[in-house]
Amino acid sequence: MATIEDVAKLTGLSRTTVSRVINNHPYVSEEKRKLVLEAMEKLGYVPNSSARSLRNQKTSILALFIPRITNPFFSELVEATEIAAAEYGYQLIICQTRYSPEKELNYMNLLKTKQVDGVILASIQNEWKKLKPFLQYGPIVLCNEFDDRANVPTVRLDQVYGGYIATKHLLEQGHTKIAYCSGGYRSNVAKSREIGFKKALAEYKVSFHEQYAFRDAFHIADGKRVFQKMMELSERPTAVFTGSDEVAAGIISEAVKCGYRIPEDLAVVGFDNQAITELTNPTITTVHQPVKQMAQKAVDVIVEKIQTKKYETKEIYEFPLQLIVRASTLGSKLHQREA
Amino acid sequence: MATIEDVAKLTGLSRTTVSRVINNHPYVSEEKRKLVLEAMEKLGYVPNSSARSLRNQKTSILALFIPRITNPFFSELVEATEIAAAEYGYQLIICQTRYSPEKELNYMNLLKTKQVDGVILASIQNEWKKLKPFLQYGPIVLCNEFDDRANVPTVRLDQVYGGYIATKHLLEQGHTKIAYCSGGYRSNVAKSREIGFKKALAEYKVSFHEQYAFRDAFHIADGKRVFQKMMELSERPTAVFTGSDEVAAGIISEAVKCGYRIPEDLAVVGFDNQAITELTNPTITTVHQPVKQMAQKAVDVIVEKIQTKKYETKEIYEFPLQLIVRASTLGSKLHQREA
DNA sequence: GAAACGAATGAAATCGTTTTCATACTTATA
DNA sequence: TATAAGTATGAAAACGATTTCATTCGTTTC
Repeated sequence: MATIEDVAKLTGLSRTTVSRVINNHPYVSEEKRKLVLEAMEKLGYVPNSSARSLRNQKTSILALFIPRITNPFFSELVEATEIAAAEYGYQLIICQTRYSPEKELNYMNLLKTKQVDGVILASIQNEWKKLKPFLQYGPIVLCNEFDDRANVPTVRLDQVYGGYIATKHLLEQGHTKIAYCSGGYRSNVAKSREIGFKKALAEYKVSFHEQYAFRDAFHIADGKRVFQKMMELSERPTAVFTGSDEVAAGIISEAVKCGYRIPEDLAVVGFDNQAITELTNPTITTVHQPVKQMAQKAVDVIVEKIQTKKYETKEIYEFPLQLIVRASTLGSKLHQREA
Repeated sequence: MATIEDVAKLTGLSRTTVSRVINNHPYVSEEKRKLVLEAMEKLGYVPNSSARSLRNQKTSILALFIPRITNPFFSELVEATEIAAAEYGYQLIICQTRYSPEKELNYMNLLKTKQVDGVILASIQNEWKKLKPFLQYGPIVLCNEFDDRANVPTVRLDQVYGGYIATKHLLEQGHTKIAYCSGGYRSNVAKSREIGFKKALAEYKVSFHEQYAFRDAFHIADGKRVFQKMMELSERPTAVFTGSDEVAAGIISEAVKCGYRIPEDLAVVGFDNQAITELTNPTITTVHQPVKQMAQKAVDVIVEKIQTKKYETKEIYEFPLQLIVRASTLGSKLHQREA
């Protein structure tokens, strides 16, 4: 493990000059520069990251908080974030909170101990007042998830609109008994979608019954469970809005198994536009989220905050969502009746 | 940002004593210990990671190399690795090589610059001789992917057996015209599966034609493409072995679109036992890989290597694979004829 | 009662960088 | 020609922890 001192000795120069060469600082003669570069090459010298971090008060590492990476939406977010971070020379540490407030707070210490230069929260498990104190140690940027009380940059998608267009699409197909599925009571993403969902219903003068709401659906298995619950209802819904394609796929899978025809007996709309939406039979109508753009923007913003050291600024960057119509909602019984 | 010096001053003690308290070292009186803990609390003091890393020559960070995280197999591997690492107090940096040897070598510098304590390679893009020199800087553990020339601990699955059981299953169904699909020429995982594939064919005295081989199939789209290619053949295969459930799903999706019945017209076997295998119609026969166990073992091993500092030891830990039979191979035309 | 030992503490060195400040030399400017 | 301005370099101080070594004090032990 050669150090800068070794390079200095080999060249007969000082550490200062070697450091200048490493960091491309001015005021080094071409002659000495070459000498240093040769010595570095010869010794296989590479600057030690920890020493640099300590001296520069900067680790070039970002932390990305997600509930779990096996959710394809978050996989895609991680992929895009890692690529964007790498462009700026940042490494990415993955923090899976697994929906646990304790785990989230624990990971937050990465900021406090200066192991990372900043935190991107793509999910939030604690009240903002619990997270806010960490702002004194470094920037926090919200990405995907958000909180109105949070006085930090937020990069998000227009989830109200997302819930609205998906639901409106079902209403346009003639449905009035529409169930609502989402993941998590805490999530403002889910809450916003529900606002959009209800807004669409209101516009069509369709009332909503709380028995049609399932707010604890995350996985495929939850989708299957939800379908069974819906079947137990005296008045079964003819369409269902879901907060993820996984849940939608679970519902469809279970429905088909029970002899239901999709969309004739039950129209299903998913969310995320995951690969799976084109592989199921029928294919799944869904809402596309511009994950790459969102991730890129979040990294752009946090890098800027790290540089300017202004962490408490409420800036909101919002990207639009897009409805992708596929087979799971088209040509439903109700629609055909009307035609 | 309080430092250890601040705590020392507030308590009237030395940095040494404070450090002893932080690290639970002996020879600190209960009285002083309390004093220090109170001061730490009062100042909101937390040890600085960079300073610790520098002094201890240890970052408590591991790097995990994968081609891309959106492949569900790797998502699962990342999830399990992150959890296992966290148990040991390690953070996980994600390195997506995107199948690029240059990117891989570049990420390897994390080891050289001491930004991480060890590297887990779940995919390999360079020849081993290019990677080997990095061993002088820290441990490398192979996990999933492997290389016979590599003199480092390897945690892997019995891929030859995996290829064998999947193919044997197809042969037992009466198939003789079996196509072979895999991802990557470089990968020894793929090569091993092919060995198992051919071993099964040989046992059943079935010959293999190179025109049935498609060795560049990674994604869903590749599966669709492969199906089209197969259709162009004068003698079409009646079954196909694939290296991933994504590819299998792609083939099935395209086949169904073209009016093919699965498995009657084409039996398909996937690999990985991803969630998708139970969502497609028909469900997909596949090979289950014990990813969690593998990840846990890889972390166990690398943590041990970091401690013992013995990096060049050829140890092989192998876990078994398991065939999961579902609808995409059962009751094929050939099988029914025989019955 | 002296020697030996263990417990409690601190001063200073160390980890490997970067940066500040000082110094020396060269060249341009008045 | 004296002065200012720029160029090139190095010594030493930081960054914030841990550890080595020395010192002091109290308690055994013979």
